Amino acid sequence: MAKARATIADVAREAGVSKGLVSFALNDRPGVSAHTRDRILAVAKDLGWSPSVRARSLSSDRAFALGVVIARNPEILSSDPFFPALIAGIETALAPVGQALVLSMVGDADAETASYRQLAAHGRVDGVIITDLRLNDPRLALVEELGLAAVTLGRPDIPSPFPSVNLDDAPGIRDAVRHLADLGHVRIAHVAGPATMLHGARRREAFDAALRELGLDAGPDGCLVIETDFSAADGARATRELLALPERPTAIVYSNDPMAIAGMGVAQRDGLRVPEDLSVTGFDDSDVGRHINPSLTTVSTAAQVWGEAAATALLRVVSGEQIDHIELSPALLVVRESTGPRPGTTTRPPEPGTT
Amino acid sequence: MAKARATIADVAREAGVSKGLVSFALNDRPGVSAHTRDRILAVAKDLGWSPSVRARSLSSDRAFALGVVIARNPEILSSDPFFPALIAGIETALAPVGQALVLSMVGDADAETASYRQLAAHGRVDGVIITDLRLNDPRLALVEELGLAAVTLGRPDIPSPFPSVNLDDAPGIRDAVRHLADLGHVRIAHVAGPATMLHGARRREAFDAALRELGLDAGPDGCLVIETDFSAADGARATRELLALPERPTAIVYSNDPMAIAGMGVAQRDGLRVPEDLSVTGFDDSDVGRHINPSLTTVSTAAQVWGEAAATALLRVVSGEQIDHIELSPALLVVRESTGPRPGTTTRPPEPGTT
DNA sequence: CGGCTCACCTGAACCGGTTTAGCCAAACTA
DNA sequence: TAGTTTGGCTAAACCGGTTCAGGTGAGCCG
Repeated sequence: MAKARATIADVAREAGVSKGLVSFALNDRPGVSAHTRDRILAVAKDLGWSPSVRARSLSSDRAFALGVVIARNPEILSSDPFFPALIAGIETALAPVGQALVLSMVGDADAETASYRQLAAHGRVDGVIITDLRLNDPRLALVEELGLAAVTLGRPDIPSPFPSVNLDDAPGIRDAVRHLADLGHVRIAHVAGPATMLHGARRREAFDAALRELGLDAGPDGCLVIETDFSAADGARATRELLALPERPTAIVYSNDPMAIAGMGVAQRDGLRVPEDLSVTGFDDSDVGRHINPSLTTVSTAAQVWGEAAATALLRVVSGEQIDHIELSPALLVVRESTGPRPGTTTRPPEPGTT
Repeated sequence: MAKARATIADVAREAGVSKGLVSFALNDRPGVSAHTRDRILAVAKDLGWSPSVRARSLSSDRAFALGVVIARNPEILSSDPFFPALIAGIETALAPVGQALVLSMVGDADAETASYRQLAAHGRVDGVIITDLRLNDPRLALVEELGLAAVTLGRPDIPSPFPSVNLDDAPGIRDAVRHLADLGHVRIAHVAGPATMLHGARRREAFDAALRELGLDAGPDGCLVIETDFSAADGARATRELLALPERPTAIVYSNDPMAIAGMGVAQRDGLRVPEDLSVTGFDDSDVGRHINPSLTTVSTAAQVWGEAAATALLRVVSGEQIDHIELSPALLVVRESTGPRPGTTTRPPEPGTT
C-alpha cells in the first residue's frame, strides 16, 4: 500500500551512479556528461522522484519559500481590496517554480517585529516582500540585520539595501485632481491615509502638488486635507469634518475606496447628492465601487501585477542575482459617476471672485 | 561577526550530555531526570538555542506549518471581508506556538488540486484548513488520499474523515427573514451564492425554511431566489432581474455584503428608496456596510474567531489528538438602516441597531 | 551475594539531500 | 615519453535534529 516516496538514493541505485551525481544532474551543475545527465533524469522521472524540499532546506540552507508580513487591523484590512489581489499575484509567480508563500498577519508593530524575527530564526523563508512602507521604516534595518533577502513594494524614503518594485500612485492622484479641476472644482479636499505610511504620505504629496500646479492651493482655510487611519469609519469622520466647514469643498479625493464609499454615505445622509453637490474619487478600484450608486470614480492600481512582479524580483534576488529597481506602469484614473461638474457651473455662471 | 547559530551539539557539549538527551529534554519525553532536564534547558536558554525547524522537519517528518488553499476569483475575493479576518484568526493561533501559515491562492479547480498536491508532496504543511466547502466536495477525498490532516470550515454534506469547525449560518438568515416578516414584508427574495458552494446552498435552504415556517413560501411566482457567483456584479444583475418582476419583492436577503451593497445601488438607480421602497439585508458584516447610506442590516459572522478555532483544532489533530466536531456560536443579525416596514404599512420602524 | 529490574543516559544510525576531496583515465603539453 | 591538466565520477562528510538499541549503576529481591 504505502509506497514509500522515492529518494535520491533510489534514483542513484537505479541509474547506477552515486547520490552526488544525481544531485549534480538535478541542479544541472557542470561535471556531468550530457549522456549521463539524461539517463539520470530519465530514471528520476521514471521513479516519479522529486527532491525533498525538507532535505534540500536542511543541507542547502534555503527555505524555498517567500514571506509576507501584513501588519494591519483586520477590520481595515477586510475592506481593502488590495491584499487579496496582491497575494494572488505573488502566488502566480511562486506556484510554477515550486516555491511557497508564508503569510503572517499581525495586529501591532511588536508582533510585526516578532514575526519577521521568527520567520528568519526558523529559516521559514529566504526573503520577504515588504509592503505598506512607512516613513523611516524600521523594517529595512531589521530585515537586513536578520539576513533576509527582500524587495520593497514602493520606494522607501530612506536609503534601502533592497531593490524596490514600484507602482507610482502619484499620476493617479494627479489625474483625479485634474479631472476635478477640469470639471470646474476649485475647493478640492483630500482625505489622506496615515502620514506615517508612505503611500498615504505620497498620495497626499501628489495631491498637494497637483493643487499647486493648478494654482488651486491658496484656499482661504489653507489646506483641505484630513488624515485618517484608512478605515471606512475614519473616512466617514473626516468627511463629516469637511462638510461642516463654513465653506465646504465641492470635491473630495479619498486615499482609498472604502473611505470614499463611507464618505459618499455621509454626504448623502447630509442631504447632498453625489455628484451634483459633491464629487468624490476613491483609490484602488474595488469591485464594490463599480456597483454602488453612483459608481465610484477611482484610481486603479494593478495589485495583482504588482504582486507578481515583486515575487519574481525577489526570487531573482534570492538566487543571487543583482537586480535593479523595477518600475511598473503607474496607477490610472477610472472615471465613473461619482464625479461631476462643480455645483452651479452647469445651471449658473461661475461665481466671480472665488478661487 | 557572523556568530553561528547554536546547535543541539553545542548545547549537549556545554551541558555535558549527549545530543539525544538534549532532544529528549526539549520534547519533554520520559527518561530524563528532572534535574538534568532543568540543566539542559538552562544551558539551551543561555546559548540562545532554539531547535532548527528544518532539521526537525527532516528527521521527524513534520512541517510545523498549516496550509490554506483559497480558490476564488481574486476579484470576488477582494471585496469579501471574510478571508482577511479568517487568516488573522488563524495567525493568532499559530504564531504563539511557532507554527507557520502557508497560503495558496488559486484561480481554478485544477490549480487548486495541484496546489494541495504540491503542499503534500513537498511536505510543506502537516494539515490544511478546508474553506469554502462545496457540494460533494472532491477535496475531502483528495486531502485524505494525500495523507494530510485537515479540518473543514463548516460541516460537509458527505461523510468526511475530518472534524469540522462549524459556525452556523442558518440562524442569521432565519433572523433576517423573521425581521423582515415582522416589518410586514411578504414578498421576500433571496440573492443566493453559487448552489455548488455549501454555504451558498445552506443559506438558501435556511431562507426557504424560514419562509415556509412563516407561511410566506407560496408566492404567486414561486420562489424568489436567484443564484449568483457571489460577486458584486452578479449581485447587481440578480437585483435587476428581481426588480423587473411584474410583482417585485419588497425585501431582498443577500448572501453577502458586496452583493447587498451593489443591489442597493441598482435599486437606487431605479428610483427606489432603501428602505422605504425596498429593504435589504447582507451577510458578513463588512466595514463598508456600516458606513454606507443607508447602513446595511446584515449578519455578523465571527470570521476571526472561526479561523482561530479552526487552526487550534487542526493543531490538535496534527498532534494526534482525536477531536470532535466543534460548534461555534452562530451568525447573528445586526439590524441597521437598510431594512424598514413594508411599503404601505403604517408599522413604526424598529429602533435601528447601533454599531 | 547473584541476578533482576528500572531509571537514566550514550552512541550511532537515520532523515534525504548538498558539497567537497580525491580517484581514474583520457587528452593535452612540452 | 613523461608530466600535467581535465572531464567524469565516487565516497564520505555534513546539515541539525530524532530515535532506538544498548550500557551502566543503583536499588531490590530471594
